[in-house]
Amino acid sequence: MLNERRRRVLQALVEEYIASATPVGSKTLVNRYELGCSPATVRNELSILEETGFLVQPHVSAGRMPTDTGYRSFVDDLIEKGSPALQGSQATSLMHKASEVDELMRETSVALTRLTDCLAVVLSPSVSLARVKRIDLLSMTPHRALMVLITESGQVVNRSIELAEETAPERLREVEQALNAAFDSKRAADIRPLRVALEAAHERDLLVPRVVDEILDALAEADRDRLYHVGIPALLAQPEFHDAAQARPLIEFLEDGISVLEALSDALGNRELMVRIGHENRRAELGNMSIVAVNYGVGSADGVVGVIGPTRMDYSRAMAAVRVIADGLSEALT
Amino acid sequence: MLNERRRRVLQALVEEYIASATPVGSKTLVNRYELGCSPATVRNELSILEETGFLVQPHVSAGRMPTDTGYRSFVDDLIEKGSPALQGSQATSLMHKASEVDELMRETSVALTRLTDCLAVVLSPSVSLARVKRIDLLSMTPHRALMVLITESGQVVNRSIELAEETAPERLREVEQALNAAFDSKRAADIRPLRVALEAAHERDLLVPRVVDEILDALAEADRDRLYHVGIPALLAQPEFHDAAQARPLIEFLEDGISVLEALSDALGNRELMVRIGHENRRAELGNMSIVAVNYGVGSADGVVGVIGPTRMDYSRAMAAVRVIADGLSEALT
DNA sequence: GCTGGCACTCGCTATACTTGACTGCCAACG
DNA sequence: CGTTGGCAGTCAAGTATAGCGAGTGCCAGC
Repeated sequence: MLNERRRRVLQALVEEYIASATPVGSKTLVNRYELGCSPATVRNELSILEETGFLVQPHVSAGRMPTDTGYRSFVDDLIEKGSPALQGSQATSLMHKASEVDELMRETSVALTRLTDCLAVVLSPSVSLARVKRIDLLSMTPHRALMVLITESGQVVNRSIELAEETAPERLREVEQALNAAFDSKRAADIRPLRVALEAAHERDLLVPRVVDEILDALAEADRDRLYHVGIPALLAQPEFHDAAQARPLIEFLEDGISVLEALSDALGNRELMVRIGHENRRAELGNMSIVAVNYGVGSADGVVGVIGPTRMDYSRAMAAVRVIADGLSEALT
Repeated sequence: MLNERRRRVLQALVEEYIASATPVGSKTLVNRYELGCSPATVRNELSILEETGFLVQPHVSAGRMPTDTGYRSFVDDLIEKGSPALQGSQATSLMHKASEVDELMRETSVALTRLTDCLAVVLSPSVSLARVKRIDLLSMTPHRALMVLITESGQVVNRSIELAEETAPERLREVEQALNAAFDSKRAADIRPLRVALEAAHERDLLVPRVVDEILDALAEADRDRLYHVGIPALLAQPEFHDAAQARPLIEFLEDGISVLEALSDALGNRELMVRIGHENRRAELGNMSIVAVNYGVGSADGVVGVIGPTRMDYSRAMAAVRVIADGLSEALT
């Protein structure tokens, strides 16, 4: 279907369009790329590429721009031949040592948006999938305790619990022991099924189910808040968003949080780089956006890091940057 | 300086401009507001208001729009006569019971942006200014412990600490006791000065200063992350930001975080509503923006909640909304 | 001091025209 | 048969011009 030259022409056109953001014509291509043929020939190729759905013309007398399929073919070629690795130094120098995981992610994201001029997103590891290391109940006042749950991968979840009746620290200690005995080394997500058994064992104790409920709720909340993003200004700087009306639905989508989480979670547990171009994303808001993302971390403590930008993003750069950053994150987490 | 009618004209013009976002002429004012005089008279008043710096004309044959001073006078009048209170129900119905303080703030902010069509910002109470209730060191692995600091106002700060040598839980307990003895009921900000005394008392112990350092660092970080904001799409919907180039510097400013913190912190500890109009804000990025903010909470556990929008914001609504939300927050925190 | 009226200003919109960057097609060439 | 140069055709974007209308400032009269 795509002979060598045609593929070369497509590649050149995509590169040029990525750089210029304006429809590209045959003359430009011949001038700037070594295609070894005349504009007329290129025109023939272009018209075939258009018929086969890789390119579109905004109007008859304009150059052409890639369709989603056009980008897709371009990206597949990139993946196949292995994109050039980013200078490690370039990226890692942007990632200082951060004292805390949160901070690391933040710095990482900033580095990513700088490198790619796209929006950087990080999905931190799910707490529910990690195994419980220990649970503590710290007394704050007679009527209030702080539950601290630590996972084996070192994540921390805490929750302040209001107690129905005055409760002594010793009493809390008892509950603490019961919880630890029941949940130790279990996946946090398995707490729910284990709950019934635990309640049966402590049937007289109203405090136990209360705390378990709070733990479940805290875990759910922690899992909802896993998303961090930075770089909206970088997006606004892109010509496709010069009109704020274009950007608004997207940013609403971002602030929603939960939807982006969905869009990213497909990359979870997948070692390969995920590239979603335009309408390959299920959400209509992302119709003219692409996502490049990859899993980081290992085992149950894994998350996703990636960038979101216009379909006309620099895929080569984005893929390289995302990979480097993911490697950096994985390393820092072990 | 401003006689009754002139003030009335200014007020009408500001209201009209807030609603329409286009320069307002004498005819419109006479038609829509009960000014009790003819357009010609209004024109005279307008030209005086312009000379005295309350209004500007974008060009000769256009209507007028308020200057920062114009808005200022308008707002001062609002404050003086007491703006109409917002229906409590309207606002509080937007604030469901949230199980955790974080979540409460988030929900609150969403409510605020809905109510005002502005960006909502919340500065949560400073941890450093709160008094230490207890400090716990929870052993995670032989080489790692989790420090959990709880303040009397119920805030929680935690930090995972890498330990130079293998450390038994009993050893951690000792340090824990030393820390609690030294810092109990002290303001977190006073830990730094107390540090010297503590180190003297435990001079052989290298772990103590290490943990104190981490506590200080964790507190500093917690204080940096106090800012939460939501509602960028609402801003982008405002006509002054139809061009994304207008919005970009502002959003960069927002993502910076630290600057907004600065801008808001002037409202800290002040019972009165703070209204900063246009260039009254020190930062150039806020030259065409206004901030309406007020303190919430009590004593050492206080923060700031407010909105940021174009100078052409609906001050009356914004002030009412911010007040209601702040009251709601204060109540929820006690 | 207020008002109606009139002349004037000037941004906005619509229209018409020009320009230039493309393409598609075709005939000729190797 | 693939490639090429050339030519006619298309259409967005830029430029110039004219007319409209919203709004002002000023002035004379009440």
